[in-house]
Amino acid sequence: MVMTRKQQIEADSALAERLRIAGLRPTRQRLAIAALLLDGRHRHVSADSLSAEILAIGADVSDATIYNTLNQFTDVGLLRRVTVHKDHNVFDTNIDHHHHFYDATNDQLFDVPSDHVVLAQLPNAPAGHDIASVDVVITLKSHDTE
Amino acid sequence: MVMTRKQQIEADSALAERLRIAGLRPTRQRLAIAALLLDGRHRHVSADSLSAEILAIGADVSDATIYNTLNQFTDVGLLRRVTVHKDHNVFDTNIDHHHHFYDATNDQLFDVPSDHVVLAQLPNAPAGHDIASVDVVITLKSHDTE
DNA sequence: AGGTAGTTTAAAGTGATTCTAAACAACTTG
DNA sequence: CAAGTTGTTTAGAATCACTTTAAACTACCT
Repeated sequence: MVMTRKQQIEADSALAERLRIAGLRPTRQRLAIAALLLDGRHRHVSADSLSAEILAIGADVSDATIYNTLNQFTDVGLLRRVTVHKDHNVFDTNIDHHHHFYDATNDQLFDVPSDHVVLAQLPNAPAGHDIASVDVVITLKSHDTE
Repeated sequence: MVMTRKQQIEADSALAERLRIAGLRPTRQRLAIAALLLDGRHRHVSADSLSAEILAIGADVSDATIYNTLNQFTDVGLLRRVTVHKDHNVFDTNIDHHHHFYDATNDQLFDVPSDHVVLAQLPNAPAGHDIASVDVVITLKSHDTE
């Protein structure tokens, strides 16, 4: 008997454990999202694109929960928020330190291989502050091929 | 006879000339905004904070015009847009190349002196693309002073 | 002075996100 | 495992930053 994608997700207790450790109850909705996003692949999603994927696999998760879950996963460090946009949030399943190409023409985000950016010098944090993170965004323009 | 701030702005023909050169008619509204933002000081404004300043000097500029003007000034290179926020746009009156500290605790943005960040190595742009800009945002956390 | 093209505006519209408060489901405890 | 408690989910309303619309206005040219 072949398992549907939905059944596989429900059967995945390793994922459930990961959520529990993060302090989140492994609900059907969070497991569905975790199965899509926390499989080790590196990619960028928005609430909207995630919602479409959820729909495609036949799971049923409300918009509010999509937003809540993306925020919660980010809060506990399972995802990383990338701010390239004020129009919508982008979440990165790669939480290792790395930087981004942002193709402004096509509104697409790519990872920059981590060793291809070298920050030789950083300023000291102002008094009373610590550096929490350093983000480098390299904005691209598409060649016009005329 | 003492001039009000408003009258000073109207009398400022150097500013008017700057706008004209940029291809923008020096209207009362644009002159008021230019007088506040293009005085050589380096600072960061949002539509909201600018609106409050405009109100404070007794000028009268609609919201739509605030937004339009910030976008137009950015388009002609009089301002620079800084993307640090998912909630609203921030505009920088410093258009020289430089980077930013973002104090996430207090939602404040500071310039980083340009020579304090050294990018020793950058990746090549992917095929079909050019690098338009490189932005470094150093996110800060306030010390808890306990 | 008169015309025209560029500007401004209030008000409506948009789109992503958050809030509300009511139904529900996961865990705990008896 | 029944019952309660607390954490979650949800539809729908609300919010917020911003853009659009279309009509009134104004800078500038002739």
